Amino acid sequence: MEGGSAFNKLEYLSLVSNICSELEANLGISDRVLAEFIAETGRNSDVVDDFQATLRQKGADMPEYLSRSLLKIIHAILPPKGNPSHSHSHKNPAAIEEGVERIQRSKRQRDDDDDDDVRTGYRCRRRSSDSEEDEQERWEMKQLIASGVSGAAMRDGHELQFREEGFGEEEHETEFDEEQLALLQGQSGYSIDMSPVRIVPNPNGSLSRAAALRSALQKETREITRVEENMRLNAAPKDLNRAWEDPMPGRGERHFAQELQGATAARFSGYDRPEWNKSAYEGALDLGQSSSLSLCEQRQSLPVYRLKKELIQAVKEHRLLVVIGETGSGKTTQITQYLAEAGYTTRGKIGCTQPRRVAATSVAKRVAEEFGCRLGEEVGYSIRFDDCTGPDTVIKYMTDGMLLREILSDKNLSQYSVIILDEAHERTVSTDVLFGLLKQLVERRPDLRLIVTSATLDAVKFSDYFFHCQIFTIPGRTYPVELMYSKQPESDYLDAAILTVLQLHLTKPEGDILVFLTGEEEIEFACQSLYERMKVLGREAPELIILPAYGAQPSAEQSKIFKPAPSGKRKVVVATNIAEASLTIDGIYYVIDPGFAKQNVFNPKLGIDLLVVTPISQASAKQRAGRAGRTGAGECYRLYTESAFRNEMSPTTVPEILRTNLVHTTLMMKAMGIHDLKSFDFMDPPSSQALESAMKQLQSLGALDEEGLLTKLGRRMAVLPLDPPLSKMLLASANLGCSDEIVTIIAMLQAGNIFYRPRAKQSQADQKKAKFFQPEGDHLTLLTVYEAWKAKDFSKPWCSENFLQFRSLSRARDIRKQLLTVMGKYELEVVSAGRNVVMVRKAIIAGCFFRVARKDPKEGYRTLVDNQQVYIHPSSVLFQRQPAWVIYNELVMTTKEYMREVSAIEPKWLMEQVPRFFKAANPTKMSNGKRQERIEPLYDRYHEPNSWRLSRRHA
DNA sequence: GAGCACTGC
Repeated sequence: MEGGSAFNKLEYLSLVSNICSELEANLGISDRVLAEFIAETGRNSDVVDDFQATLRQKGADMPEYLSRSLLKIIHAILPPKGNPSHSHSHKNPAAIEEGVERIQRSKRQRDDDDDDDVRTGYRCRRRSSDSEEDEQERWEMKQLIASGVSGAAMRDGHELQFREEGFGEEEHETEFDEEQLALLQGQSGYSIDMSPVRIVPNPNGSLSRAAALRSALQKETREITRVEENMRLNAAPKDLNRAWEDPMPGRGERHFAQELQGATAARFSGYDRPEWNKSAYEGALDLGQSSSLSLCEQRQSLPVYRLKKELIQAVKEHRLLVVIGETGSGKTTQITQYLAEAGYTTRGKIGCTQPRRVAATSVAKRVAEEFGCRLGEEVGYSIRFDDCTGPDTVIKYMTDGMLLREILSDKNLSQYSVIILDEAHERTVSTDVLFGLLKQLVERRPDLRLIVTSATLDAVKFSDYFFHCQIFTIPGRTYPVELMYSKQPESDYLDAAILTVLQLHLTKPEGDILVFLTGEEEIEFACQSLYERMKVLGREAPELIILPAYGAQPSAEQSKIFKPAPSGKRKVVVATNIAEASLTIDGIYYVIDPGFAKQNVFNPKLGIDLLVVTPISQASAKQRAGRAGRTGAGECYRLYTESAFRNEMSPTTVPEILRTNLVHTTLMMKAMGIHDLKSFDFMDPPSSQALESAMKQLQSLGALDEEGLLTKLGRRMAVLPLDPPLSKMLLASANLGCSDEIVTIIAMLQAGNIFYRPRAKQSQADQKKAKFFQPEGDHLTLLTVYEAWKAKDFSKPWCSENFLQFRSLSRARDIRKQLLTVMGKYELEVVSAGRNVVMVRKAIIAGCFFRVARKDPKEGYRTLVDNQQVYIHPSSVLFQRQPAWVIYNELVMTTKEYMREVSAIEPKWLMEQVPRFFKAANPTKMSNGKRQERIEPLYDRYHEPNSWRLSRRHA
């Protein structure tokens, strides 16, 4: 597989799966195939080569581990060498027939045994007679598969005590003695110290045989390649580098252990590892510095310090600068302060953007401390829901979205003398828009300085875009991270990740572990599985604290994890992204990266978002690995092969602006006075189709006029921090007299994931949810939930009692508050419709009218605008009810195209609320039945390409 | 009867 094989990963996985199925077949499905195969290859040392040759004819190569497993299975089925009946030659028909018979005979035997013995356990012992031996081997074979462990322990002559697991419903245990363990270790690819381990039953209860076999194969094959390079070797391209002294020890000084076992602190003796129970938890994000130094000493120890003069000089000479600042270089905290010292705050503020809220706040806190002021004085931050700046603020950290908002009210950003776009390589939509706007602004305002920080990989691209400006490189000061790759692709990355956690936990003396998974379900499964397995290990094993970083409300014993743990206990954090992980702890030495992540992909043609599990990019893999080297030398286990990393993963993530729905962005840009978006200077311009689709939607909402110019309504919509359909909904609700209800509903829709539905308590959760059900649909149900929560004084325990996510509800409360503030500012009335829920639904229509579907007499629903087949999501209140006409908040593609957040409507409300978009169909051309619901959208307005350009006659 | 994330304003 490794190096030069002709297949890609998928083909390989399907081959493995095929072989597994074929092998499973030998236990009952296709006896002939197996007998033929065995007869053909024989039980000799060439067996593997023969099979290899067969595979090669099909253009495939058999990995070594597979041949080992295969050999074991064959050995288990065939009698020992020297039995006269099997001293056959190749392709001997008699041998084939006999093979078939032998297999079938043993199968009958096995079936008989299944009846009485399976649930009671076995004592396996070598016996003397041939037939018994045959039977014996059959059992060994079965145990091999059933136990999900290497078959090595079931060698000739060893007495094993088994309680069978996998087939029965009860929980079983398998015990090995020391000698067997030694064998196990010798045979498997692992060199785990398994002494406290009693092989753990699978938490799933029963496994299918094929699954058990696959798992057995995997367990044998989780071999890992150690790569002799660390993160820092991917440094800046030579021609861009300034000379710097490498703060890291040279390659030769590092030690690479030959085996997994025995990694000790001594191995990293070259580095200052902070005390476990001190700085590791003090948690200043991004700052992994030893707390034994004074603030001043710490600042001086940062790599950027040595380049202070040069940096100030460069900013003085160049209005635009791209800075390559590696992790740990101190750029985020120091550059602002250096520029303040150099006098850049006398004529304005220094603004520094971050893609995430946590980063903005935590960095500001740190800088205020270094600067010697209170947060909100000279140093402050500004993020949504939380503006911590004052009249004295000269260094301001903020989210990039916040700066974009500021441009909306002051397009010259006249308050600022310097703007730093930090972490620009993350390429959020906001950053990308800021790129274009600030590039223009620097030309308009010669006194403004713009610094864009970038990862090494993007530096040249960034420089080219910003008028070929200079690139300034600051080296990083991270600790080395050793990269470990799987030798073979993993067919089950989740299982592999869990195994790796246990392996590290049992073999490594210290260090927290961070695991990246793709979503709540996987996280929940992994945490549960780890918990079960640790329970089986019992008291002998060191304590492991399991931290789900997302979603699931932790159990009582889990909840202590959110506080600093006493020293000596290891924590494992299971998260979907880096930000979550950072929130929890920052003393991680080991990162496990299966890699995959869920990405939202928007399809402008269909107007739907797709959630796709995709492999991450090399850049984000690097970033993930970097988490292991924040406070000391670390290790990163990548559960994919090195060649997969190099050949199958793209170097960088596709910028968000090319992947998302641009309606909101378009409206904001229009509100900033950018009329022609197609000629806007984007670094990576979105497709014209994506822009047109956004513009058409804005027109149908009435935010843009026929010329594509911003309307009065559009200007008001742009002011609201919402997606345009929701802005429209809110504005309409003020006129319809139900803005009090709508503002809550919008806040709830925006907050997301209100209901909590753990795997184990699904029916209980559903029952609680049913209490809130409103017959009109999900929108009003959400309103009811919020009102109930409010009536309970926003209680947290009440949330968990009712299977509601406190975090989401609190977020809804924040959003609601902010919307009310904006509404107050623009004199929008907040009025309640009382019990008039019809008005509420009319307001929803005013914003979401293009998300209407009608019942298809055959199956599901059809959308009104493009007759697409859609279904009500099973989580919806209306899932059982299936009303004739519905309006939905979003369409998600999973196994089907589902409408989420659905409410029932009357078709006549469509014409009433949005006459420009809907008209009554000509009744003379219709059947009687259809006359009842004679509505159709004005296709030409919404769907005709360029209709917004051509439809001047409407004006 | 299907389960599917996250960030930002």
